[in-house]
Amino acid sequence: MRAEEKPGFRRLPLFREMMTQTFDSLMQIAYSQNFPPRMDLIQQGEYADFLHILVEGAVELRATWNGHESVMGIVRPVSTFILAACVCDAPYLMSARTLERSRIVMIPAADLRAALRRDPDFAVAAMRELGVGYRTFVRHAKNLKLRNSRERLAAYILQQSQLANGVVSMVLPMEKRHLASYLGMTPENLSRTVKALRADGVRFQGTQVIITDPARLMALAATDSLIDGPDPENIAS
Amino acid sequence: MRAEEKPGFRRLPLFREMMTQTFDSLMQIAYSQNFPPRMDLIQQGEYADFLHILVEGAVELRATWNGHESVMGIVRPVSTFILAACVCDAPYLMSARTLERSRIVMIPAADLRAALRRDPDFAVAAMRELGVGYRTFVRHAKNLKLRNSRERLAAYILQQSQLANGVVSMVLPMEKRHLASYLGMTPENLSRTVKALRADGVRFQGTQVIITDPARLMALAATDSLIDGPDPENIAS
DNA sequence: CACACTAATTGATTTTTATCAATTATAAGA
DNA sequence: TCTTATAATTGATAAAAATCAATTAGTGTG
Repeated sequence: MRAEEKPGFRRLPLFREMMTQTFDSLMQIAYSQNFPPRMDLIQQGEYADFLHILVEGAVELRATWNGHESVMGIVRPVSTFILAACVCDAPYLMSARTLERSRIVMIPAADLRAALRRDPDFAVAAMRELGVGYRTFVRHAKNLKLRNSRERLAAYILQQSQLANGVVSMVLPMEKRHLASYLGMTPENLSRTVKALRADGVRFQGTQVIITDPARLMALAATDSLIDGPDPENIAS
Repeated sequence: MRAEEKPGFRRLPLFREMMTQTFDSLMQIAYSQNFPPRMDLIQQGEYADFLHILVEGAVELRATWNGHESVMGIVRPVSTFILAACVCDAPYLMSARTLERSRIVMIPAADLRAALRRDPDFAVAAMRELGVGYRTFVRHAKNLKLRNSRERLAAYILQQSQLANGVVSMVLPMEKRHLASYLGMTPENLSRTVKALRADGVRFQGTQVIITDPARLMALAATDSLIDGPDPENIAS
């Protein structure tokens, strides 16, 4: 754990309000590590030894069953992952691997649980983090069940645009086959859907996406904050 | 809040380890209420005023978008629902309504948050509850993305059988069209899938389900604890 | 019991999505 | 730069699932 990183962590929502003593003792134990791209971090079914906090880079959450595989989510800094497995002391439901070179801080699950029991403010912050994760998956399930694949792709593009302050042009943050899997479709189907969306206000040029008619695209996606987010930031505590 | 109910609550995982003082003050504030079947409790998009704890009966979580609707989950006693919205102070992502006559205890969200901040053991128990909810939705999403509708139905039947200690005969706990929606299919599709499953070891007789060939059904469903549960019970704290 | 109402089923059809096979594009390494 | 490997696209087809329409079954009520 590099000393110069500590002040940055202290400012994260998860650590901001905890007691200095708890924070210092966790920082003593935690260690941060760099991982290369495409590095497996966690296998589904294993037990949680460490809470992972992604500080830099990107991590993909994947699930497999019976020879099938699916991208379940993308984690971006700064967020924890596998917090639920740590708290429940239960096996991971998903595997995790880096997409890019990533910096990850790891806290032993036992120490995490001890700190939670010792420091109510930390516990509340961790709950909020977990609550956000819960809501992310409710949204994912709603998206899958209520929208068809064209609508999901349209909503995804608008969501990405929103995250980048409403730009009309951007590059896809991952390979198309991964995006397809995340959106619950095959690469072939994504490819065709992309072409079909030209009539609805989007053009693709390689990995570049250009929204040519935002209004039209929004009409198709019927963007809804209860599916696409974001949650309102919690100003009050 | 009826006095004779208190000891029962005290034994619930959520309340078992909290301080007596916190428990008593919450019980002072909380009130329990009976609701008739098909009663709307919560509308998606509203803000969380009360944590709901289902003590008796059954509650359905539903989501709507753009004229479409889907059953996202069934809550059975004793569990909380909408804990995440309370903790995050964010709007509900799903609506809730009773399926049967239900007894529900309600705790004002502000008091809940105060109690969490005051009592670390309570916060840890609440986190665990939230963690279970998170994992439920990860499982739901995995089920939708990795299995087709026949496999989902087969897995559902086996799961219900398991919950009832491995019986080979049971009654569906909800209407078929609700089950269809929960499993992400149309009622017509469910009806046909039911018929198709006869070749795989299940018979339906009205609302009665009979597993005629468990091995065969399990081969089809490829039951997996990382999708179908259950989580191992957390004996240790 | 008859009535009305809703749920469930069935058949015919369309739409959506997946699969398979082949080709083209893109990127990384020698 | 050429080579090789992988990703993306395209076309043809099949499978899965949704939709629409009609009928049958089931439920609760007066």
